[in-house]
Order: sequence, then C-alpha cells, then structure tokens
Amino acid sequence: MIRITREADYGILLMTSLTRAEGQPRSAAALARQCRLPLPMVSKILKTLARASFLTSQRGVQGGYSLTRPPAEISAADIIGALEGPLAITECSGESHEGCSRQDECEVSGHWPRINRAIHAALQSISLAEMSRPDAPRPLRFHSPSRTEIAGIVDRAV
Amino acid sequence: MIRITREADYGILLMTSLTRAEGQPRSAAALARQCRLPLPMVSKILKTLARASFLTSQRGVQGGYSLTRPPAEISAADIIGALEGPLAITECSGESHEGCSRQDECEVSGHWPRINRAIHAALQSISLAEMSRPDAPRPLRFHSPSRTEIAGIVDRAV
DNA sequence: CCTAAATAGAACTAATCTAGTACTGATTAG
DNA sequence: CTAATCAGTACTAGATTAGTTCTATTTAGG
Repeated sequence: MIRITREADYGILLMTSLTRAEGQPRSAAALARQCRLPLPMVSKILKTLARASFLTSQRGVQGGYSLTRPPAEISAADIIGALEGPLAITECSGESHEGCSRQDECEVSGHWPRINRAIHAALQSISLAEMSRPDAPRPLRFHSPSRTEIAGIVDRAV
Repeated sequence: MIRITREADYGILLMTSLTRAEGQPRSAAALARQCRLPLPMVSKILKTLARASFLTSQRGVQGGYSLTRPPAEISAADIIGALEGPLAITECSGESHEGCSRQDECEVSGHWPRINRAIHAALQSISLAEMSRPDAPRPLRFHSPSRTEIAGIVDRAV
C-alpha cells in the first residue's frame, strides 16, 4: 500500500524502547538485545537519530543513547522523516520540473501536495509518548520479512 | 519518506484523465498518449482497476475503459489500494504472529494500526473528483525516476 | 597511562522489489 | 472475417533496501 522502510520501523521500535528507559542512557547493544534486532542495524539507526538530534550519545565505557526531548514532543513523522533521509525526491519535486516530461499533460497537478499534507498531519498527530503506551487499540505489529508496509489501510481498514 | 509505487501514481493520473472524459470510454492507447505513459504499463494498470471494478471495459473496435462510479465516490485510498495489491503483508500482519520473533519485546504493539488508520483516513478523505480539479493548492507533481515518493511531508511540510 | 567498552562513519555486498516489456489469447464492431 | 482492442501471464533489467564489515575515535576506570 504505502510503505516505510524497515529502518523507520525499527527506529520507532527503538525510540519507544528508549522512552521506557526514562532518560537513562542505553547502549546500542542493550537495545539490540531488548528488541531482538541485529546490532549493526541498530547502531546505524541510532547514529542517524542522534545526528538528527532526537538522541544524544555518550561515548566510552558507560555510554549509550538517550532522548533529548520529552517523548510527547516527538512525533512519528519526526522519526520517520529522520530515517528515510532527505533522499532526492529527484526531478519534478520542488519548483523545478525540468525533468518531468508530463508537466503539461498532468493538470492532475496539485493532488500530491494535498495528499502529502494529509499524511503528514496524520503522522505528526501521533507522539512517541502515545506509541509507547502499551494499552494500544489492538496488540498488533507489522513485521514483513523485507519491508514493513503500512498496510491493510485500504482493504481492512477499521 | 513514505512511498507509493509508480503504478499507483500512474493509476491516479489515469483515473483523473478518465474523469475528465466524463463517462465516455477511452482506449488504453488514447490514455497512454494523453498522459505520455508507456502503453503496456497503462494497459496493465487499467486492467487491474477494471478487475477491482472501478472501471468497466468494452472490448472490440470502438472499445475502451470508463468509470463505473461518479468520481466523487472514488477516493485516493480506493485507487491506491486496488493497485498496490493485496500483496502479502506476510507474517505478523493479521491475527497470526507466528512468524514474528519479536512479539513479546515489542509492546510497542498497537502503534501501527493507529498509524494505518490515520493515513487511511487521510487518503480516504480525498476524492477523485477533488483530484481532478485543476485549481489545486500548488501546481506540483512528484515523478521520481524510479519511484514516487510521498515526500517532503516531513522536511517541508506546509 | 593503558585498556576495554562504546559510539562514529564510510564502504561494500547480496537479496528483494519495481518498472517495464513481450507474447499469446479472447472478444467484438463493421 | 478482419482489424482493433482488452485479458492474462511470464520474463528481464535495473534500482533500492537491508544488512555487514572494518577502521577510527572517545572515555571511564584501574
């Protein structure tokens, strides 16, 4: 349907794990164990989140990562945005449509920004604090083997 | 950020094109020309949409595709849902978590359904009729070379 | 001051998935 | 009966993701 990368999926998982740590720094290894994720992957993700300044890192022996802001002030959109990278929307995204041969044909035009905003709003409205609460609607997660799909949103919407 | 496949992107484009045809059947070839998309791709997409009963097809010499419902009654979610396929959410999606080794660790649990619903609602709220109106917020479309990203939703949200 | 525990960062590989093509069959108007 | 058009399937090439490996840097504690 609409997909986010595994990195983003794991990222959210890790952030919720850190939320439950309540300010105490956690090492990448500890988090990897706790979430049963491959350590190198976890390291990579945490590094990225640190660079995006959602986490601070403490090097050295008793080091680790911890949240820089209260979990209520971090949204799903923040986390996903940090991890999926600014990765070139490539041509046809910003103001320059040079590359887009269909510019004229698609008066369809404005629909993507509209959809973008709708989805962004949806993701922004969900805070890390909320996601960390165990008493969620339904105890479900989506782990696909190679990708995580934000799925079922059409076929089995509630 | 969050991506939909090109197929879905094209699908929306084609559907808006059909909307402007106002009930008149259009052949795959005509639509391909109009939207400047490769014909085989267009055929494939239209077939899928027909199977999902958003379109009816008329075979033979003066045949083509036309909408089965008024455009106000078709949402972005419908189109995207039809095209991205039921494609196995694979393990860990429905009620069976057999495959998911992390079941216990991730009390994160309920956050995906919550996010799903939010996004689904967002996509459902946008009708084909709306998307076909040329007077959109900003004349922008996103054609990436290999993928379409519902992008910028985080970094350059409005 | 030296060692072990951590993070930092970049480069690389393999598997998966998407996009697009090609081919063959079925239907229908004229 | 023939040309136009939809139907369906199988295949290929390229791009992307997921995950690994290796090396460097920082720091607590003995």
